Amino acid sequence: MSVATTSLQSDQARALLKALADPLRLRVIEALGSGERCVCDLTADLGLSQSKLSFHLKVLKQAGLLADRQEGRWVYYRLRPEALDDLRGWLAALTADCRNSASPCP
Amino acid sequence: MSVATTSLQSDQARALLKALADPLRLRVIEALGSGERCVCDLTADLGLSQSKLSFHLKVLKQAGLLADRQEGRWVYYRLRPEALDDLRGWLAALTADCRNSASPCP
DNA sequence: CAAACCAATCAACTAGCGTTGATTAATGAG
DNA sequence: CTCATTAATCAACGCTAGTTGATTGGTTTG
Repeated sequence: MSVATTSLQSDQARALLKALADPLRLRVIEALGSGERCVCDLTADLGLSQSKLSFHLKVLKQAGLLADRQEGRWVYYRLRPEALDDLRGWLAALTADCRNSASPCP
Repeated sequence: MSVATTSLQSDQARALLKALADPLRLRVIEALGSGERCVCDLTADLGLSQSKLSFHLKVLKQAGLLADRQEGRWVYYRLRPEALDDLRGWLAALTADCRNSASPCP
């Protein structure tokens, strides 16, 4: 079982959230949920144009959500579960003590 | 300790991610991390124009991240930790078996 | 009642993000 | 070496989401 390792800054968390908050990128993430895949494979499975997929892979990689490796002409991408674990940890911290009642205004 | 209750659909998860993936909204969420606050209070603390804050509160509320209640002229907002817990649960499921190796392409 | 206050809504504007199609770079096959 | 294949990059375009300032609706106070 993996557990959140480092504690995220707001900015880093937001970068992850932003990268995930796109329908196509979410499909990519889910497609990689079952393991590493090469780009040509993803292109076919998701029915995307090559440049479109490449653009979103770049965004996800820059956010730290994906890692890649080249093998010959092919490039394989995989999830970085640490990134998602960190995000989960950050989300958990948000709700720590949100049950307090407000100090009334007037 | 609260735990993910329901399992989210991709679409619902994406809606939550999208709502969270904005710097201002994240500040609002964090401001509500310590408990319920009224709008006028948030406006002052975050240094936002009234309409701008109202816009983002609406987005967060529609995503299910916030709940509100009116008391006289004032409106109080609070976090809905269940929403964040559900999102965490969904994130956890994503990385379940992403360690598989790819079937080589050629 | 009128006046003051709080918050939501609206229309007009702006800017950032994703899309598209073409080009470039890198590798392998013949 | 030449050609085919894979993936990244680029410029131009379009659209959606956020901002702004003014207005409206609802509540309390005098």
